[in-house]
Amino acid sequence: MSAGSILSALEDVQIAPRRSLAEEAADKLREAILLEHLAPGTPVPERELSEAMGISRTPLKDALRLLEMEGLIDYGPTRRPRVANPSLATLRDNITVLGALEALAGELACAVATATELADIAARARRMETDGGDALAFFHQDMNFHGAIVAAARNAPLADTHRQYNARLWRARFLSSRQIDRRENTLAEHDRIVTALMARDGVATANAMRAHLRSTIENIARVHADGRGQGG
Amino acid sequence: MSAGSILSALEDVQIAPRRSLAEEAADKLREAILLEHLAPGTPVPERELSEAMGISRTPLKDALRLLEMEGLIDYGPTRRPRVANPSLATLRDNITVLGALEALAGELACAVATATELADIAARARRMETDGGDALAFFHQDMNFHGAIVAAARNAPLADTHRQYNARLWRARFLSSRQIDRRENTLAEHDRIVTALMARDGVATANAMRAHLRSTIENIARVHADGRGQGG
DNA sequence: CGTTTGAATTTGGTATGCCAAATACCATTG
DNA sequence: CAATGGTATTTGGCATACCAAATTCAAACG
Repeated sequence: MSAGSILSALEDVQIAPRRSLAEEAADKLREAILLEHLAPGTPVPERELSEAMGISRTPLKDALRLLEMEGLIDYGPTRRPRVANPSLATLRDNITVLGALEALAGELACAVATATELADIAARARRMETDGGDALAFFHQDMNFHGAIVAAARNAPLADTHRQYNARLWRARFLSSRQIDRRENTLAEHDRIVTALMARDGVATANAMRAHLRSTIENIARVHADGRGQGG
Repeated sequence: MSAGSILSALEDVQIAPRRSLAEEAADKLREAILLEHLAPGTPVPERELSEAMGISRTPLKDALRLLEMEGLIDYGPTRRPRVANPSLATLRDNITVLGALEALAGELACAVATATELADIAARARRMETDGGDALAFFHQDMNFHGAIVAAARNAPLADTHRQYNARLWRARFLSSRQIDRRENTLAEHDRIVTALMARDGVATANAMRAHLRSTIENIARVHADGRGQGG
């Protein structure tokens, strides 16, 4: 029995790299922030939190730095971590950039995506129409639709930056997506995007993605006017 | 003498926040990387380096994380920091995104920049024509030209992300800009950008910026073919 | 000589202690 | 009552020690 066949006899020989405590803490915190168990603007007391999590301050600081990078945590003038609490203007600025990133992704996907990938994207849009589910499920499908386009663009820095922006905007996008009267518009806009993608028309796709994100901006502004105080 | 006039009698009462050791170390490392005193691919030994810098490992780790965020340092599979050594394909991907960011900046600047800001940008382009200086001086003016457009866009997340991409691409952009035969093209492309900006034509400005960055991609590829081994 | 194994050394993640800066609280003063 | 000053407490940055994982090096084996 040679080395080759030992390997082929085993399905999966890779040991996953051990996740650091910082990474695990960041995951926990990310979830708490995105579900608003940690409300926007909340100070994050390092010692208290590290004790509650059963880890030392060092990996917690690392975790907070990771989340700072994603825009979920910010540091005040005295360097104390707080849960980010973006103003409407900041959200608008972020979504404007996100729109440009997604427009670029759409354009690149027209050039480099496989037919299978495009078909998958179209199927996602269709599934949202026929089986949207509740608000959270619909939102997840929405985010996966966008994510599939960005992945089909095959540009790693773009995907990374998009991920960062999406994390930062996740909450606001969810609140926007949750509006029942919003769903029809979303689906229509997705159709426009898919039509342009299937035609591999980069310009039309980019424009459709920008328009989609522009209406997201408008809807987030509406949600802001309805319910949440202005952030710091 | 009232409190108001104590403040007005003093020109500058703000005490600058103390810079952390991590920030200072990051600056030093950034410079060493960008000037290739630390060559691409070089392992960064934490203990040795912290000792050489006269600080402990803690702020050095923080500094390295900052530089990771900027793409100047990457962490290998064993979590050891190395100086990033981007492949041509990675550089191309990064510049593609940078092009989209700068296109957005141009478009936004057309909408929101003051006449003074636009005049300043035009003056910068002119100064590069009449007083370009040596390769490094010309390059600095070039980067300041681009930076002024991004600043005039008044979108903080865009400016942040642009800064990150610029840091990551600084070296490659410098090597490209250094090509003597490149200068004429650069100046012509800047002219096109300025013309579109002064006309506040967002679409034309965005297109001119994209075209400019596309020729940067081509030039970087040429430099790569000429001289540097392929990165990891 | 090439390969394997085991021990020594190096290195990254983490815990913890210390010091300086920031904040909170209380008493005093006008 | 509001403002000010002083003290106690909390908090962030940093240094250092420790442990486990990774790497290096030397010896043994085929």
